Amino acid sequence: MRDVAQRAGVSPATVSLALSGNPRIPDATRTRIAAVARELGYQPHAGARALRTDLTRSLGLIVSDVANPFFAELAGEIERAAAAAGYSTVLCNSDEDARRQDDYLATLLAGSQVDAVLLIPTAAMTPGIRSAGASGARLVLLDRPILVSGTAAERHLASSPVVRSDATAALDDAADLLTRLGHRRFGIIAPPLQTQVGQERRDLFRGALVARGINRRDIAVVEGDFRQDSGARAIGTLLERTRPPTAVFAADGLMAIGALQGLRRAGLRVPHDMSLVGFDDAPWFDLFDPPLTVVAQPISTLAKAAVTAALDLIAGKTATGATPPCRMVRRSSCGVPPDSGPVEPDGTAARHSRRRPERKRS
Amino acid sequence: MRDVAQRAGVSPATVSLALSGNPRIPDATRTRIAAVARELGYQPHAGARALRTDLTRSLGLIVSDVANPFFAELAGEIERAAAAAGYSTVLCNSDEDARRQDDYLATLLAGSQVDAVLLIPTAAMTPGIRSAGASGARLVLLDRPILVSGTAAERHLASSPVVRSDATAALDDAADLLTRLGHRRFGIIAPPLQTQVGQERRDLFRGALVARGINRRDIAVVEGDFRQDSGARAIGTLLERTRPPTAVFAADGLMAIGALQGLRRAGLRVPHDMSLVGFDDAPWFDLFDPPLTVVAQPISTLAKAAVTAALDLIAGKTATGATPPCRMVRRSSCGVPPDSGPVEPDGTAARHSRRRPERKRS
DNA sequence: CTGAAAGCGCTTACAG
DNA sequence: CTGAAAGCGCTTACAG
Repeated sequence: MRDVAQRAGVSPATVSLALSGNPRIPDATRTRIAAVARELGYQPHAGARALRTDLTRSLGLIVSDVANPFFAELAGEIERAAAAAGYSTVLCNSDEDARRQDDYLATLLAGSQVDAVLLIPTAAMTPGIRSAGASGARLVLLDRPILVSGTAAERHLASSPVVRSDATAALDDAADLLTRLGHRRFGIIAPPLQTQVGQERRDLFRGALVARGINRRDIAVVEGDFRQDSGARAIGTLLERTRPPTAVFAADGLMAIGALQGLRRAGLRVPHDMSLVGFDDAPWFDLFDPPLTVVAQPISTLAKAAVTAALDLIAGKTATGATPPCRMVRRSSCGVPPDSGPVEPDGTAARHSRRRPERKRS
Repeated sequence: MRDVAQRAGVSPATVSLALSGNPRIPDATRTRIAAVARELGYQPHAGARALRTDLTRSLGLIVSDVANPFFAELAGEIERAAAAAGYSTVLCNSDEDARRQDDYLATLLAGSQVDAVLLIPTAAMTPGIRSAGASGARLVLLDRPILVSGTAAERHLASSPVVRSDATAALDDAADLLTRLGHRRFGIIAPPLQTQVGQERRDLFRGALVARGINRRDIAVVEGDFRQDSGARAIGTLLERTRPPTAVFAADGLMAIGALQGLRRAGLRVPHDMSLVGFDDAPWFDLFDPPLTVVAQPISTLAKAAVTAALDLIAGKTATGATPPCRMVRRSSCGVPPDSGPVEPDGTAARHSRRRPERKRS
């Protein structure tokens, strides 16, 4: 900047003013300075500017697992939306570890490294989230809401915008599809039940089933941990029941993939022996064997809403959250139950085998 | 920091020295200061430190597409390796757009936002890469090498470490497998041929085939653009040939997925009508229909090597690149060619249909 | 053993 | 219309 000032024959202050478009600098001066800056390849030092203005023009994003295709795509869309607004994105990966999440939260916030943090919490309330809230940090809660108590420490947190999808209608569609196909016994592979998403997806789907006359005792809930393996293990647990379900809802993308893997290992065919509904979607979910019926989240809408909320927070405006709806994408992983009669309720493919699942052990 | 100094009854300078573990501060003083710092929840301001030391303890990572599962996983592993060394990672997504890549390069480097940049180039040399090199930036080239000319502007660049996988042996295995199965006509869906990976993967695989007696004219090369769609389109092009290939190698993860999609849309079954070998791997590639045979890159090794190279560069040591080998993962997407005789060369499953592919147009 | 001072590269009241 | 000066929060020679 000093070089630019010298070459343009003005003071550094004028350079700063001119480059920031301050109207008190006449156009002639501004263009001259801009020309010199370009010629010298001047790029302002972001850190110095941040130190002075306390604004970094960057956003922190703490995801719980980048390798999860849903979060990878979400991260990509957020980065895109932020870039469009002139913000860069610092990506942190908590790896579903509450401690790593809290560490990142502290570093990002306390060091003023970013203007706001978009957080996909690993679990329910943690000390790090609580103290971030107490310190008045600009926080956007993404994908997984958090139960906030009314205590003083958590009061501020309660006003943090929450951006997440609403699965109510889509889960209702899924329940409708499966019950129409004739299913009466269900399994739910839920995210950790200590998280609000865990409880919510379970409750929403179970509620939709009960509303259609399914007996609550015929809905088995197995808790997973958002990882692929836990989906496979959950299938094992469900198959060990005296009367195993004929349809499973895996309430997370990676766990749905794991469930498919578990079913295959158990020698069950989908949908002939077991129907499966997953969560989240990716451009290659239709290549699976079988193509997976899913409840898809509106990723791009979520990303834009999250970035907008963060920018509003930074601008000091009241930031509102958003809960755009999910939608069910029907593919061929849902068919009639294996023990159903010969009548096809709605022309589904599942004509082939009717034999009982081969269970590893009974 | 001033508060801590006051409370501990020392000067800010002493706080700085104590907290950075300078040996000239006696242990007693240090522990007292540390206690006060903890009590006050003091976190140093990263930006201010960076301004003074010109070291940010963060790494920039420019990927060409986060939604690509290979890059998502790579980004996750890099973030993990960097975090282990106390570095945070700024993720930028160039979206295979050379201009966006160059913009990011300029912002990250010129503003001293990061200590080094790990770059997955979108294409061959660009103005941004050239000027980054000329300015002596600490740059690690990842996954896709770049042809560097001997000109002065590019001399420094030539010494940037390159971290990438070596597909030679794995592609040789793939060529071996396919020729043994009886294939004689091949298709290659290559990354852009202006990139070095594009040329290299094509040349390596084609070379391995030619070495096994395949006629070079029976190896059709179609250029893709790293995107899923381009894989599907390439299949269309290959099927329009007078004598279409019986085996296709899609030299990138997303393009392989697209190829599978294209084959399905064309009504061809894999491997009965067409064998397919992909590139890259993910924990769910074995759930595809059919499970995909791939050349898998050693992602975690690449990530660690890239971070090590960056840290060496920052430390002023000579940084060396790395080229760990890929390996072929055989699954069921490769079978005998549809026009082969009744003899199975090596007990592969592919027994079913022998009918000619249904071509959209001939 | 510890403190006062300079300075990293900016921005922004304040003065002229 | 433009410049001199202060200060953001640190680190690090330098002095005592």
